[in-house]
Amino acid sequence: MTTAIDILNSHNIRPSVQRIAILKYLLEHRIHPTVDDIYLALNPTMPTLSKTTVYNVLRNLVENGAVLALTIDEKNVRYDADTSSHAHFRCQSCGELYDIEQPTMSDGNTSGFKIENVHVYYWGKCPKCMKKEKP
Amino acid sequence: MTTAIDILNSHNIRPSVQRIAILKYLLEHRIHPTVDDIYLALNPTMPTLSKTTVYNVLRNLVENGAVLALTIDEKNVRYDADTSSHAHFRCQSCGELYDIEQPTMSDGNTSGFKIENVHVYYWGKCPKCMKKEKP
DNA sequence: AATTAAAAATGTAATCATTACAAATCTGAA
DNA sequence: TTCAGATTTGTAATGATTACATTTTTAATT
Repeated sequence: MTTAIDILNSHNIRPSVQRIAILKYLLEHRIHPTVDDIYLALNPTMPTLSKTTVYNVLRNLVENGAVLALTIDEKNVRYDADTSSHAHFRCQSCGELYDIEQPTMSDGNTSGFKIENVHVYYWGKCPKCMKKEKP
Repeated sequence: MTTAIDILNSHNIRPSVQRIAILKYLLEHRIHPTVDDIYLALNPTMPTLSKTTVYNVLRNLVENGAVLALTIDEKNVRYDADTSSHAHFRCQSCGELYDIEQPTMSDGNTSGFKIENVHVYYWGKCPKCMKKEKP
């Protein structure tokens, strides 16, 4: 099991108290939280935490590839500590954001573009909302 | 050749002067412009155009499926009148946004999710920037 | 052509996420 | 312990987007 500190070290990020806390939160809450979610969750136990720090830390984590920034929600950027290959699904009824299996893509003609990263975003209706609609 | 008016009609959007102008601009400038790009481009010939109208019209077009809203650029939403199946590529060096062939995806296990829409975003280095770097 | 009600456009003010920046604090090496 | 560099913090600024009230346009009807 990989700890937050391990991840920070392996990405050459100095493990400060704040960085550990934020990454730990992301690792333990796979809900693709927003900056505000993270700040509000940590603030009670870290009263001196600044929202600016949350922004700074997340930018650092994303730039160093330790965390993904998701733009599937037009309002807020969402963050994901799961950097393994997977796609995301957003329900157009309830707004919920789900992890979903990455489709096997036979990269078509990438014609000279050097691809380093892919995000696949799906929209539609989630199982819960489909049930609600039926009866 | 499909005109802006045809597209508006086929999506049940009343073709007002502003809607036609904005959609026409999108059809003729496949540069994935931002709201500001569109406003600044049209303002000289439509001095009474309001930026709020650009926002209103684009929301309407997107909601009715006449135009795509791209969130590949974290700063601004970008708009695309090409609603056919294609992916997008953003160069991490120059920031340019390109159309790129949609990969053929054998949708993996979508396990109960009803998928209505997909966006595929690529990041990497575009051909131009790769050339610049070599010498 | 005049009337009118609904739809659309407009301009201003408000909201809200994000960033800039300068000051305060912390850290780790010497 | 000292000190420079890194990090955090709080406040102010920025900038995209939305809310909203007013004005204008549209299209149908008299």
